Parts: sequence; structure tokens; C-alpha cells
Amino acid sequence: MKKKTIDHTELLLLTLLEGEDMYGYQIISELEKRSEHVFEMKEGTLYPVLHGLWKSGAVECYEAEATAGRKRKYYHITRKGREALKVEREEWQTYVRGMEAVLSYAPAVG
Amino acid sequence: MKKKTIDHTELLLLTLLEGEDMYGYQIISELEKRSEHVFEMKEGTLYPVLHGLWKSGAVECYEAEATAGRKRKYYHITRKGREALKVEREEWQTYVRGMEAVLSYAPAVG
DNA sequence: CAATATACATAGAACGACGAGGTATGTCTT
DNA sequence: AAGACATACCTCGTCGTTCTATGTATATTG
Repeated sequence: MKKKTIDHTELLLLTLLEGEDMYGYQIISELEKRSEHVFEMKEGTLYPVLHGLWKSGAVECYEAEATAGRKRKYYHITRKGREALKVEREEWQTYVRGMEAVLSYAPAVG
Repeated sequence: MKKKTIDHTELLLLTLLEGEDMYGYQIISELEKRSEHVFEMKEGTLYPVLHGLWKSGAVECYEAEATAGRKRKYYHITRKGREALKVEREEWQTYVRGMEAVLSYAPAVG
């Protein structure tokens, strides 16, 4: 546990994209904002995962120009992505339930 | 997120050992029991982590005979281990807080 | 015009967890 | 008594995930 990993990266990304289409850089700043500075995702983490989601069909991608020549790649969640999100959300809940059970364990009498 | 990782292994082990001294095999079965079958830690995961905790001084180790020639290695949490546990417990809580904040995010009005 | 922020991307290293394999003893069944 | 199964320990190699470091390019600000 030395390393501070973020984990559940896909769950976080799909959750953000469920609300609205976003581009990479925006995802990083939104994630930091919404998590109240708990998560500071690095670009080296984000882009490979994002591309993986695209390859698996969980997100679609389109380019848009912001100002002048500044190009952004927006990502849009697909039906497949929403299904994956549902599964991962349930896995997360199971995981937390397990952790809480162990952390707050009180042995049964006897 | 294909792989079902246990993660936070040290936190789980130290939590168990805070309650009572345990030996490896017992840790695995206790963990499965207390987590309501969410965690099925493998020996290939457990022993390296356990040895790491020993090397870092978080646990002490002693041998005891169970029945006949059956030998068990019991692990006992140290003061150092309790301190580490406290830190990891706080890190876990921070992590969960961040996750919950993102997962249940409702944008502020405006 | 240099520094900083935005915006994308990848390669290599580090680390965690697992699968597969190994050793040995005790117990239960047939 | 043999074989299967559970207990109990252990390690090595692999794989997946994340980070660090680095690279490119444009826009803004001092």
C-alpha cells in the first residue's frame, strides 16, 4: 500500500461520461474537482484507459475545435459503456461491502 | 477492471491481526468468513504480504504446534503495525469518500 | 519572447495480485 | 494400507495497472 493507486479507473471515467461528453484534460480536472481533491489522475493513466474503453466499444470519440486551432477529442459513452458501468458499479459496491464487513467486524456471541 | 483484485491487502491483514494472533491459513478463512465471501485471498498473495509486514516490523512471528506434528506460524501485530493500520484505515476512508463523491455527484446549481 | 497552461500521446519502470507449482503432515474413506 | 482431501507452509513467473518521464503542439500571459 505504499503506492497511492487510483484503481477503478474505468468506473470513474464511465461515471463522468455518463453525465456528459468530455475530453481527456477535462476528465482529469473534473475528477479532481468532484472527488474533492482525492483523485489526481495522471495523463499516463488516463489516455491508455480511455483508448482501451474506445477499443472495447464502451465509448465513441469525435473531434471538436474549442478556440482557434485548439483541438479536443470528446468521448461519448455508448450503450455498451452504460452496461459496463452498471456491472462495475455493482462490483464496487460488493467490494466496499466486503471491506466494511471486515473493518467493522464484531464476533458473534459464542 | 477485468481482474478481481483484493487490494488493500495490508489493511485487511492488520485489521484481522489487531483482534487476535493468527496463522496464515487462518487469515484466509477468517477473511472469507468476515467479508461474507467477498474476499478469497490466495496463498500466493497472502504469504509475500505477510513476510513484508514482518520485514517492516509491523508484525512478529512465532511457531506453535497445533496437533501432533502440525506446525503453525502465528503472527502478532506490533505497536508499529498498529500505527501503520491507523494510517491505512484513514487512507481507505479518504479513498472511499472520494469514490462516493464522484459516484453520487450532483452538480451545483448554476 | 519566455513561461505557463492547455491538450494530446507513448514507452519504460515499478508494483501488486494471481496462477501454478512445490513440500509435508493429518484425517477420512474404502 | 492406499488414495483422496484438507491443512499448512512457501516461491517463482506472469500479467495488469499506474506512474514517471518524456515528447509534440498551440494559446495565453507577463
